[in-house]
Amino acid sequence: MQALNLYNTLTRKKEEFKAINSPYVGMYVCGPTVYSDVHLGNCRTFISFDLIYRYLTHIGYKVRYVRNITDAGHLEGDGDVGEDKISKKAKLQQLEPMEIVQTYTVDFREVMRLFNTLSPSIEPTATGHIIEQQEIAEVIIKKGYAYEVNGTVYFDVEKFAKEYNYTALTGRKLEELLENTRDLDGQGEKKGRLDFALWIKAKPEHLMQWRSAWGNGFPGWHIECSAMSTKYLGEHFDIHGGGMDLAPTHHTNEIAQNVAYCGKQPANYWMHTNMLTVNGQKMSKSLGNSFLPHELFNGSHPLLTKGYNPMVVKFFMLQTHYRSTLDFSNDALNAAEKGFMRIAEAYKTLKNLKTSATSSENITAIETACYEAMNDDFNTSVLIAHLFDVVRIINSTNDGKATLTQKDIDLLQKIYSSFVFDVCGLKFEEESSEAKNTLGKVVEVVLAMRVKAKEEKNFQLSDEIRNKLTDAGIKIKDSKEGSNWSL
RNA sequence: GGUCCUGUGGCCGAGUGGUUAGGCUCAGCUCUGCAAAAGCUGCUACUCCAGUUCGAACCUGGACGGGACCUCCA
Repeated sequence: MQALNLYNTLTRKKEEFKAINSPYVGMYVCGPTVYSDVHLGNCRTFISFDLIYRYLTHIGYKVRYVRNITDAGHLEGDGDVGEDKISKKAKLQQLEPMEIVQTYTVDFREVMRLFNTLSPSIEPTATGHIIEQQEIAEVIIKKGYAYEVNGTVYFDVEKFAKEYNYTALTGRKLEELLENTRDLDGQGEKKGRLDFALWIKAKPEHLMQWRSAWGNGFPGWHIECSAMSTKYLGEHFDIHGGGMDLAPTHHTNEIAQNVAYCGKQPANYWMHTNMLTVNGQKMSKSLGNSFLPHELFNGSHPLLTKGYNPMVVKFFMLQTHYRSTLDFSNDALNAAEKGFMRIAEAYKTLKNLKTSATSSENITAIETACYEAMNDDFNTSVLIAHLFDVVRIINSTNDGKATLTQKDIDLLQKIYSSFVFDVCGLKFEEESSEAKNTLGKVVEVVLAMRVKAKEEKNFQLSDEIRNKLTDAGIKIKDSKEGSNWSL
């Protein structure tokens, strides 16, 4: 297995990845809350971890990838105030909470399918693990790191922080957190202002509630991840991931819960993906500046001048490293679209390349460089730069300006198959349906007529044919060997 | 206000103490009846100020700008 370096939020540096029980790898990623449509920011995170999952698998690891579905709702406020978001929307629309959850879960999976991401190994739901969450809360109470007030169970952060490093993940100072926590309503029940709920007492009108030792209620925001990661990956596993915005609160609290529960920090490597921005601002549900994926695909959002194929969007995202912010704009998307099309076109050209006895290019070096890029914290920006080298070589060879042996052509094929398809999870438009075959024959007939016109130097007619085909969406490219066409 | 991150060419976006990122755009050339495509060439940057260094866009300090988190969010 080759050496893979990845950036660990816990240590704030790149480290060599060492699996606890190689070749097996356990990876947990915080999934979506299904009370509304997924937006692109969510998608970027899941596309990034899909890439990580794909690459780990590609280099030989057997990965169990767990990504939860949060279907139990989160509170809007802190502590015991606020309302379960899923119940709120349900009441608003007169729907069952699980109906909302179902709608958006299906939608989420459909969007992930369009982005050609692989399904996680396990996709557990919070509502399916209420018992496990209660058990963890019970143990934490027994160990003295949580207390119950009026049917709500709080985690005692100050007590925990005396014995363990509560802010290990972010490196923040506890005193500063205590000083800077904003004043919020409903602090009354909690002993400390940083305390957070493990279990929350439900009001009678709450639609989603479960029986517990502390009365009817529902789980707190962070405990589902502790429960489900422990259940499916054990108390100690390899990689835990999520969006960067989860690190200070959600992941910090999750670590505290796990440590309080079993004395172990759950994951060796904590990986965080950066935010997607629109006009320089974080794309977020609460800011209302998020595009829905389908608005991007069909170009219906006011900020967009046209729609983009999901593969173009994915390629656009992969051009930026996962730990950098990525800003959305039409110009950037258009540039990505052209680049992606070039990579796709070159793949077609590759299949028809002429073989030479010798190669003028070092293809093995490119393959090595691709692995080096990925081994350096999944650097897809650099990987894609190498892929454009591949494109240039293919086109040069096609133009007769470079030569390749069959072995090198096969290697180029392998680079596409490994990196473009397997690792990046990109795919090109399918070409060989029945309809297209028929269309192809028709186009060939028309092109043959155009060749005749050209032979007769009737350029007016040949241009007219080309223009009309262009209007019909068929692009004509003339070359020495004849004319090519594409949709 | 506090903590942290960040500032690269017309645009997007990597990276490194001294060596080409890459893509898109634009201009020129080759090819072509023309066009398109492709190839080649050019436009060659690193917010500002000070310091460390033989040498800094890359290290240090400061200034200014942007962002994230501190409140549910991927």
